Amino acid sequence: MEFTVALNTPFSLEHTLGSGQLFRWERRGEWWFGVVSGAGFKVRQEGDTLRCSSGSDLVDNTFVTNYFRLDEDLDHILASIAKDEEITKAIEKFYGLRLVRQDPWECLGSFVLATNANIPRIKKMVSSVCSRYGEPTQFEGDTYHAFPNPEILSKASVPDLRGLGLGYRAPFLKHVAKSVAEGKVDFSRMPSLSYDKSQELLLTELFGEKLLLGVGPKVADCVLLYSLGKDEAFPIDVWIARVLAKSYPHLLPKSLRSRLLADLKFKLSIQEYRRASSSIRSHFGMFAGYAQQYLYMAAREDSV
DNA sequence: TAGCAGGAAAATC
DNA sequence: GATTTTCCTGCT
Repeated sequence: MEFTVALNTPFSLEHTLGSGQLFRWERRGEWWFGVVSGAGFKVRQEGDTLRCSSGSDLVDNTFVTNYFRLDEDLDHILASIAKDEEITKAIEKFYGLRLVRQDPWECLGSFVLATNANIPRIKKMVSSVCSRYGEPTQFEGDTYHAFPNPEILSKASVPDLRGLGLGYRAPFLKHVAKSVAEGKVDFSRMPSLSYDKSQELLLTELFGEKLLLGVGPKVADCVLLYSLGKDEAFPIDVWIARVLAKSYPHLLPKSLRSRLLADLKFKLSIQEYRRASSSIRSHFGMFAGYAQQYLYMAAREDSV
């Protein structure tokens, strides 16, 4: 099914799909190819128009508007986070970048694989898992694979997952798949809860006494921000930690500040992560997650 | 809490 | 071609 979406709001497909919140989009010429709702999909931006083609009737104008959050006032959001020179520069460079509403399970499964890896590698791992376990679907003569459902992955063997290059992440992925498949993780409850409550729920309550294997506050923040609408979530990865050390030292606890400045290979403890996250969230406000995404893009661009 | 294992591809030198 | 880095968590 082919259709167009008229944009009456700032949007950059390029910045959005290339922003590191998603791992399954691939650009071929002017078109971006992906799999959404289990079907092949392609999209390109022509000024104020998104030209779309989908292998499923379920993916229509309404779906795309919701997926890219085109019903939200981006200028209002950006104005609310433009608190300092650093973020203002990032907004100018990547204007039109939007957070996307991903499927929560795919988001969780993907970010469990993201530890100690870089983006090309994460994409490769996610792609391998999809090819091996995902439902195949035809689109424009090519075969695509959906992200496998949790039931399938929960039954995958760990050695088989390791064979896909996941390494130590293999048992983690199987474990989260099992938790979701068994209904221990109920994503549907989280949108109505506060950021703090939903993070607590995701990290502890639904997983019993023990923390969910392979999911700490960083992965939880990614899932909350990219798929559950918690716009104040501020995932702190190594790039963002560097940004904080360089440009926002005044927002960090003193003990952490000196360590960050002295040692670039610092590692945040879980408590340090929480303190830094809390402080940065009170600086940027209820849309801190957008600030994180713009700062992340700017930090990566500077390094290239 | 500090230190380290885990694990392999990509970036860098 | 070797070394360092890489969107991290869990264990000791």
